[in-house]
Amino acid sequence: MHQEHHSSEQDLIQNRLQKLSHIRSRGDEPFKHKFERSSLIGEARAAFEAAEKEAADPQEIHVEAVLAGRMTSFRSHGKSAFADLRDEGAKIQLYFKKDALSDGAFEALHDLDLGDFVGASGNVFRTRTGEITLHVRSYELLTKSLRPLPEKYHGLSDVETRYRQRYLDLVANPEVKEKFGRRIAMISAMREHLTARGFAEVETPMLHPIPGGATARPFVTHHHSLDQDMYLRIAPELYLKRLLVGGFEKVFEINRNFRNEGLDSTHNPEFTMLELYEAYQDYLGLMDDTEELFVSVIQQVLGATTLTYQGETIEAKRPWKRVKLFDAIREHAGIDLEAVPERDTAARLATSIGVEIDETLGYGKIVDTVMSDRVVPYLVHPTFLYDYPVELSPLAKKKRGSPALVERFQVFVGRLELCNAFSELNDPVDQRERFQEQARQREQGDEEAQYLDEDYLTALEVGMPPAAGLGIGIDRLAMLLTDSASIREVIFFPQLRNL
RNA sequence: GGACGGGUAGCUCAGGUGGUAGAGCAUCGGACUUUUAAUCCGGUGGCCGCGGGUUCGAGUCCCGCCCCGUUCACCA
Repeated sequence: MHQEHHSSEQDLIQNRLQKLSHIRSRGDEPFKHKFERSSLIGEARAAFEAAEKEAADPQEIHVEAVLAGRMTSFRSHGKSAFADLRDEGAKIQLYFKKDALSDGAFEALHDLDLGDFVGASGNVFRTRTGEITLHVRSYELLTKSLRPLPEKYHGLSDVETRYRQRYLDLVANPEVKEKFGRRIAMISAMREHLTARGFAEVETPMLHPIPGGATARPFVTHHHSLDQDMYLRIAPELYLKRLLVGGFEKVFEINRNFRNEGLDSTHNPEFTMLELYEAYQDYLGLMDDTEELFVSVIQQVLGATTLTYQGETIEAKRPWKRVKLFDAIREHAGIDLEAVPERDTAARLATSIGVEIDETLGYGKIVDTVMSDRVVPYLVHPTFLYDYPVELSPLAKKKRGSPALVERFQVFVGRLELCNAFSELNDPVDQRERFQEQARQREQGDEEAQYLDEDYLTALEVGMPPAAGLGIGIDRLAMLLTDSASIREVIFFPQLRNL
């Protein structure tokens, strides 16, 4: 036997359901199919302001509008009432006056609730307190809302509810919608930038028979009719490069990657990457293009190249600083890891400056650890680090004249790693050796070491033109451009534990 | 996984040393025909995250668990 307990939330819902049946009993439909608006609220406001400028006498202004939106506030004054109506772009006040409405319409306002979608027509005017207002002649309920919205003044601040019920967050907190609007503008600016430069946007598989293109643990799933395990992709890289083999010269993809790793303020298990590949280009040329892309997007989204991130001012004007990785380590950590390419000596050197080095770390990962601990914390203003040790980058081409290095760079802004790029390895013999080295690391227990992809090697044997490739973490860039401390603030529905 | 902070009405939050659970907003009733965090009067609304324990008595003390956040570690 379940005990019946009355929560007040249920009472609030019951109350709205009663209004709903009351509306139906008058023959009205509380969930309409369609509503013809004359304009958006923002457009109506603009039209009114324009008319105001032209008219000598406010009495001459006649701006009619039929508007729709969600009712977010209601102030009743006896025989008149005010409400706020919000559509996607703007808000306008509604003014209901008993005399100006048809019989019974004013009384029927009683069946409306905050959160209802309403359509209203009338003429626009300005109240004596200066608020642009629609003087309503007729209105109709478009959708009944059955649950109460968060409070109007404080909004919704409970972080968990904000993430789990993002729709409430978006309704209650206007700045949240602005933040996502900025992310949307950013992605759109990137598309335009690349499309204008002759890049083709393509789509490659999300389900991979062999996970590749990055060092990360994949999610595993199973295809039933093929009776075959599949992996959610950790990167599109190997497929995009197959397209270069096939004759595409400039391609990019903006899509989701999935990595089965820990989640924190900069990692979500599924995240969005831009990857692009350009034939006949190398990493130095791509560095210029990357800088141009970033600055153009920042300029377009923010209208400036100066930005504030977590209390620090960042100057993103070109040119951006470029430092060789080993020079940056010399500068900030005070040790020369380039001079000691041998694993144990490098480990001792790193330990000598207080960086903890695990027994199992190889040379490449030692360099990576020192970089993360001792260099990245200084990288507030945009900085390119380039020329990485070959061990860390099994898909990158070796640097001309320096076989211990690869032609690779990363960009850091606000201490966030924003991208990773390199001259693409297209020598199938070298690539096979690198895969075999990864396989050895896997045998030694490195779950993230890359798999050998025989079909990819076949493609390289057919021949891939010289090329450079770039990957940008879209969510990280969105964090930077929206001054967000957590990646969850720029992902509509971030991953949370099931309740 | 460790440490710290949090979980009380639909929302935002109070609740010294244990003693019948509060406010504002929302909601319901009343007044008000240019208000805007409208105002004024009155009312409803609570498995105090979940489960044990101590106690005459637990929102409060003890133990375990769940969820969220911050941070460290792990992982890259």
